[in-house]
Amino acid sequence: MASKENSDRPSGLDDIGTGIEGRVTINDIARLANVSKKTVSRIINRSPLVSEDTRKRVEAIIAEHGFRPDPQARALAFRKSYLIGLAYDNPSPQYVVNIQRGILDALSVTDYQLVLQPVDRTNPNYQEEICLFVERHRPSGMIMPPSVSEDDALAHKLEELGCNYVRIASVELDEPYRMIRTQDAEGAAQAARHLATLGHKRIAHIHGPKSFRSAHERLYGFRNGLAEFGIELESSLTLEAGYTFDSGVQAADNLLSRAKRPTAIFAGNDEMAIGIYTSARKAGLSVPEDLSIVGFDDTPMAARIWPQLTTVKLPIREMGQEAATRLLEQLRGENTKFVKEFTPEIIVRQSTARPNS
Amino acid sequence: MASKENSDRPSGLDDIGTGIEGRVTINDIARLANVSKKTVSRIINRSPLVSEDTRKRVEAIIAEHGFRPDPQARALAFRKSYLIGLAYDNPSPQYVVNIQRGILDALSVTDYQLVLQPVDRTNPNYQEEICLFVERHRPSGMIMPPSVSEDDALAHKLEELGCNYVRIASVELDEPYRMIRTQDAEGAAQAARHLATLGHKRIAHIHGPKSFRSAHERLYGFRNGLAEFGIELESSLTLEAGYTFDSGVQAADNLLSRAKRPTAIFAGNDEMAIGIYTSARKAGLSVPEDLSIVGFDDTPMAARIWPQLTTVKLPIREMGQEAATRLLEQLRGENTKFVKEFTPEIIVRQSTARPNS
DNA sequence: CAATGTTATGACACCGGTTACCATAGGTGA
DNA sequence: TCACCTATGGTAACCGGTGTCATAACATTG
Repeated sequence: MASKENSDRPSGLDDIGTGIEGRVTINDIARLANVSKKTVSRIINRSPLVSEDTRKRVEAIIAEHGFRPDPQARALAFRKSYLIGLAYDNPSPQYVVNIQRGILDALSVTDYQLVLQPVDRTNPNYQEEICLFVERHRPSGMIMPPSVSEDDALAHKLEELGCNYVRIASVELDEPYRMIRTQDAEGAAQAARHLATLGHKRIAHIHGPKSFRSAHERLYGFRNGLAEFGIELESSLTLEAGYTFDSGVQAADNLLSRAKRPTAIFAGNDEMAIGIYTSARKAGLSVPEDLSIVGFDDTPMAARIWPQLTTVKLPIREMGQEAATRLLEQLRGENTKFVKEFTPEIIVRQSTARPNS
Repeated sequence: MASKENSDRPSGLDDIGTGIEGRVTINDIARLANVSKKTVSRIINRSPLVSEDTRKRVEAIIAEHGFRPDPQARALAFRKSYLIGLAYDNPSPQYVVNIQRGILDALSVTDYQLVLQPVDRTNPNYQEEICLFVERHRPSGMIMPPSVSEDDALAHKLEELGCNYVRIASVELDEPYRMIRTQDAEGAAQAARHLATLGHKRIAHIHGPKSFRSAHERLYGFRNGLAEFGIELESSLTLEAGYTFDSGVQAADNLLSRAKRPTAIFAGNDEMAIGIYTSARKAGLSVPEDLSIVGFDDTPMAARIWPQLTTVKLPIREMGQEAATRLLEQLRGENTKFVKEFTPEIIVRQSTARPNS
């Protein structure tokens, strides 16, 4: 049983149950059809250089025996990995799942597969992690949503490694191509216009951490949107928080405890917006009568909480699909200089109203 | 440029940018080190049959040139795919992301990768989809959380295809092994004891759809838990809903409009529990004074909504990790007859109190 | 000291596909 | 009839690793 060389491997990791056993190969088909493997290969790859007769005959045999070319072998021969990596650090499950779905939508009709690489950007050597992943698994391409996408140095490293990529981001990056751009600023401006139109003057903004460039973008857009109505976003009413529920509560506690408290708050994401609900409740304020709230993301929670949250929505799944589609184009060498823009849309629900003060 | 045979391929899909270009191979290392590729292979695979000298020397060269064996080539030679499939239909992003994380935790130290296969169980030929996936990509194993896991016929098909798997489920299945079992019944019983201890008598339950066997399990456990306190779960107070927010609202509307309305409701998941909040608000009832609510899952929303939801929690991420770990054991042929149990835990928050009627 | 076993290494075929190049058969034009 | 082209399909090498088996050098045993 155990030949000498079997002990080449350190422990008794016998390869039982690999899921690849006694399968039909291209050789079997070639033999059964009385043609060379090359001919079978041509048929698999839809080469036109095969006569109609041969093709029909071989295809029948392929179907009869349920032959499917081994993806590993093709990957090796084609020198392609057929793997698409997704490097993400977005803490929102909703976002992650939707991006994944979108990518899978686009990949489902191809031979490509999606491989996940969650990372922790607070880890100082997270770039190493991603590069190691790329070197180890050699994905054909990478898709990076925010905030991983915002790291220009990382993109350069991938470039050096010869790895294609698409970035989903809300800001200008080093390289102005190969990206899915979300107009976060425009979304924030819509929020601003909505609040200004309702008659709010004393308006606050709780934005995300400075390390997320989307936070800048939303702040910028919000400020400009207010400016259209001659309203200045006061710096004392502009607070930084961590895109988390707790940090949102804390920032809102600060704002709502002031003598001249704002009549409306725009939060950089729904998580923090929902934190504001909690803070408002503690302060005895009712939403939207005493305080209007606008979020960003349109998480499912936005429609479930009471009163339902007015928020800004991005088509995450479509964005994932677009990213994957563009990446595939890029892998075919078709189009490497694209920028596809997605514009968010405000969804007005019940958390905003005219100010009563 | 274009040789005759180049036109073998139908269209000009040039293979540019594959992410695999000019890499160092085992042959290069062998040549540089003046050894055979087999010796290099032995070193890569930590075979003990290499002298210390040679090993050191070759390892130095490997490190110097940053050589990493090609996963595709190894997969081909080892006749393993090194792919683990995750077939899921759970609608909760929170659940999906946590399961993924857990699996990735276990897989990160291995050569295996996770491949996603979201499915739609309402699609009549969803089994075909999964089988096609298995035949196409030949994963080494599959992990199936509920409700996919509850499909015994599917498991049999995978068995026939020679595909290993681990199932995560809350119920007895055809095959009593290779599963991560969650004690949903015990979790539901804890919810029952909690409500009974608070003094509730008229208690209702909104359970999930009958097609989810977890729904039965939770109902069963809840009924038994109440029985411990001599309370009968009345069938008129036991409603089926769809595990969704809207269906939860609807079921609660029904319950709360009755003359003798319940003083407490246990929902089969948090989504529906949060639906009850909305219904209660419409009915002018306050939680928990007029109505106690208990959920199941401990989604992030449970801790964010007001008042915070008392719910039953399962360690999803750990379960994913355990599933992957067990699957890897199984692939090594070590242990195919395991059942690992996870017991949920009730997390008491503010949505439950003594009844005031 | 011969017989035997053990260790370290290499040659070679193979995994299941691919491409590069070549060989043939049949049809065409001169 | 001969030279020439095109359609078709075969052979061999290759992708980057692996297993099998042979062998040389050295150690152990009777």
